[in-house]
Amino acid sequence: MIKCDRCQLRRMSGFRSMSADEAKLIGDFKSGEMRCEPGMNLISEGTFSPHLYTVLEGWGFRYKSLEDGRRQILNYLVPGDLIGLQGALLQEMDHSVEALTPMRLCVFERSRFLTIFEKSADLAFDVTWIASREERILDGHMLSLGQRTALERAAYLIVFLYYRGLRSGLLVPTNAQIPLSQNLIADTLGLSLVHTNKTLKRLAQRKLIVWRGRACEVLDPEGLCALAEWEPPPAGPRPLI
Amino acid sequence: MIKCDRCQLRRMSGFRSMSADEAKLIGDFKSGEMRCEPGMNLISEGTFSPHLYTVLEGWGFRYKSLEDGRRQILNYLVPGDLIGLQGALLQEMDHSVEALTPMRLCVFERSRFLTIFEKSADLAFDVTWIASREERILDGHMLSLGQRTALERAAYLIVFLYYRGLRSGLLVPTNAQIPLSQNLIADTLGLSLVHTNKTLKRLAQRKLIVWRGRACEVLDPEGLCALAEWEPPPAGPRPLI
DNA sequence: CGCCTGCTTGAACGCTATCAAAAAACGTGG
DNA sequence: CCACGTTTTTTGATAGCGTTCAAGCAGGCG
Repeated sequence: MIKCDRCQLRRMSGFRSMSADEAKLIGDFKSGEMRCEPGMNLISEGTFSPHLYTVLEGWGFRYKSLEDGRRQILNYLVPGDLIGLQGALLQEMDHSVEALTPMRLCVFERSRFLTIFEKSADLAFDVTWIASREERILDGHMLSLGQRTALERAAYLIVFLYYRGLRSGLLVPTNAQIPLSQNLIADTLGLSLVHTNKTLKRLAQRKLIVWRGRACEVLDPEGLCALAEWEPPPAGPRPLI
Repeated sequence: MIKCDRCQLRRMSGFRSMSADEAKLIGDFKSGEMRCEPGMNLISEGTFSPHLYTVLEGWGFRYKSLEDGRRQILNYLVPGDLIGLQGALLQEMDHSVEALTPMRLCVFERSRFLTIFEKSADLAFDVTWIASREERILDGHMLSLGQRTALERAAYLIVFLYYRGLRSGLLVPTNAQIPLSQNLIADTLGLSLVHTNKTLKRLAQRKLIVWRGRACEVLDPEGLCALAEWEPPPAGPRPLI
């Protein structure tokens, strides 16, 4: 497991190196750390959050809801992700964020956000890079929601999370268990719970995955990729703010 | 119609004001202008584009495809939008961009992109603001694709574009015709062409819209909003890069 | 032990896709 | 202005994927 220290995280997960000045800047920007237990809401749609967060440890997810309760999970959060960037920078959030496993977060003051931009072009660029990558991911999810069949969609989601977990240090190839309930998968894929269950079973019959109560184990990443017509993005260095 | 001059555009569409220094910086960054006719591909998935663009005039759209031809339209482009930010900043594009109407674009050198960040924190912030707003929009689209019914989805898309057009100066309330084919709508909503046609007809029967060959006229924006359980975002000033 | 949450299963219904074809609109050249 | 090919929109019929309804089962926890 990752030791939840910024430097360690940086080394283990392929983050880009950072100068002493930059590290100090971030230190000033940082206002603390916090933990968050599964099921806990970090951010609620419609509220204003004076904080930004960086995920240091654990899984989380972002979602939006309609008034009658229908819920769409937008994306999952892993170490290195910024929370609070997605909704317009200085307005109220238009999505909610919840922890999937115990999380550890680095807390920033949103009001001091502009300082980062004034003091370090590189860090500002990193922030934009992260936002840009999130967009790329959302593009992929939209393609899935709009065009793929239920089976393809499920395969896509699971390999996507598999590689996301590997790259962020949350999973290791020898023991790749993604912490999920089928209810969450249903709300991510835009399918009913019943049909999600039957779809996952079909993936299991093909020996692509195994379901283990509240977790999904990946058996054949390549097979899932082929089924979904998808490839994981190249694993380059990435910034950590 | 908008005169396609940056200052004019700025005044007409509620863009934030910009200092002389910033204007000069953008002038240096800019490498030219171009026009683009309907159906023309500005960017193709999988290629590397040495340019970034700002839309000055006209409608466009971004899309991704699966290998067997299924296509998902991700978002529409209007004046003020940046093109090329979405795919990771310095990698090959993972989506395509096409013009919907004749477009006029401002062309930037991607290689000089970092300069903006070094020279002006405010402009860097603007870029991030734009990326962040795009994410918010994509979140809304995902909610739609995953959770709304066909009728709600169509209503959402149309009011969404209606307000987008108004805010960017492409439409005026007295004559709000959104330039679209039903084929594009189908690929945006993740529905078949046939069913899209029948769904639009239902919206027309409810007197919410009227279809006029290759364009959709909005009759009742509030009615569409109510059907989609959606509200347009507040119309604040926005940056133009 | 009993309750609660999460997973599983079967059957019936219905929304949306697919197939097939025609009508309408559009652009172009004569 | 008309004829023609092409694209776009429209319509009806049939099939199927995914939803909904309704239970039942399994496992964790107080």
